[in-house]
Amino acid sequence: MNTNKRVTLHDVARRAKVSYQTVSRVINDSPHVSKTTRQRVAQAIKDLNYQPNQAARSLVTRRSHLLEVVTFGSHHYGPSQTVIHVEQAARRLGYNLIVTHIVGMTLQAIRGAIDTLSGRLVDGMILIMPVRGVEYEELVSLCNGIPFVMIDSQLSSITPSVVIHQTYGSQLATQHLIDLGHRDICEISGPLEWFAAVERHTSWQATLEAAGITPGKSVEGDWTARGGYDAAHRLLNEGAVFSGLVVGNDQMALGAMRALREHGLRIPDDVSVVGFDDIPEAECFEPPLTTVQQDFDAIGTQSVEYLVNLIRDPAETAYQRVLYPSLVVRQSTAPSAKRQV
Amino acid sequence: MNTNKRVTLHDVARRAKVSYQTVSRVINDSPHVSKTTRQRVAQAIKDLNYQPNQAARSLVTRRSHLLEVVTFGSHHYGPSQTVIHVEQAARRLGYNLIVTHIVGMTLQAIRGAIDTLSGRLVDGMILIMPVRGVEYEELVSLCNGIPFVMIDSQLSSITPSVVIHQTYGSQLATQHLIDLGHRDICEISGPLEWFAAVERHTSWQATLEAAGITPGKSVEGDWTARGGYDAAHRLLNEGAVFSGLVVGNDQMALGAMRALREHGLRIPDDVSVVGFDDIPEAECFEPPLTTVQQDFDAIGTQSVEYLVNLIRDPAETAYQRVLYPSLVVRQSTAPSAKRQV
DNA sequence: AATGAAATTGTGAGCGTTCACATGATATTA
DNA sequence: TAATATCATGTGAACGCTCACAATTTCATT
Repeated sequence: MNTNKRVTLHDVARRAKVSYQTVSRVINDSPHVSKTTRQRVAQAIKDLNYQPNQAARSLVTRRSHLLEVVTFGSHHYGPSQTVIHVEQAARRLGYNLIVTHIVGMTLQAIRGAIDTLSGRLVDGMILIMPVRGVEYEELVSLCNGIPFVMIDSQLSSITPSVVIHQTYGSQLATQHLIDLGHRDICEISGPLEWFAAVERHTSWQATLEAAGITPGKSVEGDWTARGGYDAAHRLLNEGAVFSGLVVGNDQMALGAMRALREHGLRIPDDVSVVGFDDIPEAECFEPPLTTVQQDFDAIGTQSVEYLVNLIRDPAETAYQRVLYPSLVVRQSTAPSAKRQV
Repeated sequence: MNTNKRVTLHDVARRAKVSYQTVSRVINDSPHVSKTTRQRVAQAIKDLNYQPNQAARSLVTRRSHLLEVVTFGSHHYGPSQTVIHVEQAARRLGYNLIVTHIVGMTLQAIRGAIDTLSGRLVDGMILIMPVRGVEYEELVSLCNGIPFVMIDSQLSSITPSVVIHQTYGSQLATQHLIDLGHRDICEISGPLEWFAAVERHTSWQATLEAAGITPGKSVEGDWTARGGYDAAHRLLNEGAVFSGLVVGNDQMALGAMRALREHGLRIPDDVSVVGFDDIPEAECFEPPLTTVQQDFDAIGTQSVEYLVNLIRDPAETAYQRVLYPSLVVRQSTAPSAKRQV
């Protein structure tokens, strides 16, 4: 059965006693095939376990039904979750997904990731570009006409992209603390080369100022628990006094809470903490973490749908899909003690 | 520059004033090209920004330089980390990677994942099959001659695979608790359809018995923090008394520790806890978690290297590469209080 | 200078499909 | 029943490349 030679269109045709073209019609669901021959051919395909040769196919159609996702920061929760959902959405729409992880956000790294595949005739690309480093125009010229959609790029730039409204998310988090009566609110931000980190930071500041509150100190973390731990220590060692803390993501919040406890601060009694992402573990933190939830499933799914539209109609005008996060309140935040005084 | 028509071998040939075959030789690093013509052709390739058409290439060579990884349980730390390293190793060796996530471990799901791609002429596959459900023989027939390597499959089966010696890992964890003087040791295992969960469970039991200790209760979790939380509650509600707890992974350990605290138990004073995986957050748990570290980078890298060998020489005899985990001791484990009495 | 071997370059065919068109079969209408 | 429209099926060419082999050039050797 497992002969060396691959089964081709012609083998199927011979067995079904039709021309190869008719077989081609059957596998492409052409309407111009009678019911009986269609059945006969289907049977032959099944008998021979025939699989159309995609290489031959895409050689003539110039379509590969292959998408590529280039992702930076794949060790982080957001990007890795997004990739999973991108793949699943792609497969639902009949595409397979090539994944490329880049480590440095340099033009060279991206060029490498894209160039290799342009020869593969990928039909489209999804670029998870959460940090600054490469301009949109550079990407356009790199992609060489292949449609692409960006994820996690800068908010409110007119590029084909799907993003989360980080400004809104950070506002939710900060306003939540304000509403609880907190007035001394510090921040541990993500690395400021990340768009999301800057947007959250800026919005934290703006929300406080809009409420007439002077922003507390802000220190920069690296998204990891250890980084959050170190950042919180830095904050406290610098003598910062605060009852509210907005942390750039849940992992850093975990580390920060540990550092706070080491300084004898109780959560939420002494300090209320808010994170970002709502990773599955957040509900089991000590205490369970109030956090800003992001829908990575929606990002992945919508970016693929957008991309597929772009493939079908490349002339479609570029726009940015904006998704809104939501606040999940748990036990790491509580009314300010001062308020009750 | 971005003309509609793609640049072909012939375009380059015309520009370099050589035959198309010579261009082919240059891009395939054939030695039979003089230095001067090679340069001339290289220049033309650069000028025209030529990219060889992979579809045409693989149509004739029957090689795609494409690998596929089929992964189950991609939302979990181990599989997702592994995939990242598989991709990076593959790219280093000149292959691109198609990723397919399957949700149910059924023959049908795997058949779907494999069949779609066999038409793509993938050169090889890596199957992350951490749970029972599909037999090796079935995979062999599904793969239809395409070489494949399994990851996380059953220990000591003679199949081409790369696995972690879970039995050894669990022994490390359990023996560590025994060495600390603990005699009442319970377990929260992973879902028992996972090979790793069964192996760790069996080895936990065996290690205790070898030390002349009657194993405590064992309850089954679902790898999530919430699952560990629930499992620990179940354990305690059933009246289990223990000073040592082996937990199937770090996330469940997080939840379990939370549940233990809710029952007034301090860690490590009252109960010592050991996890598995050493996720980056483990060092910032409350307290920092003692855990069994697994080298997912090595798994990914070695499985790709193995696969590439198999592609070059399909006759190579199948064997199982076994990697050994190591114990990382942190503050969630301490000498048994009883011992000192 | 003639010969041959080695290096370099060129030519024809085919990989397995789809596309555009040509042909054949069947149903519809006058 | 003959003519036409409609549907079903078949044929030749092309997609862009590599393979096997043929032709040409180069250069050392007799």
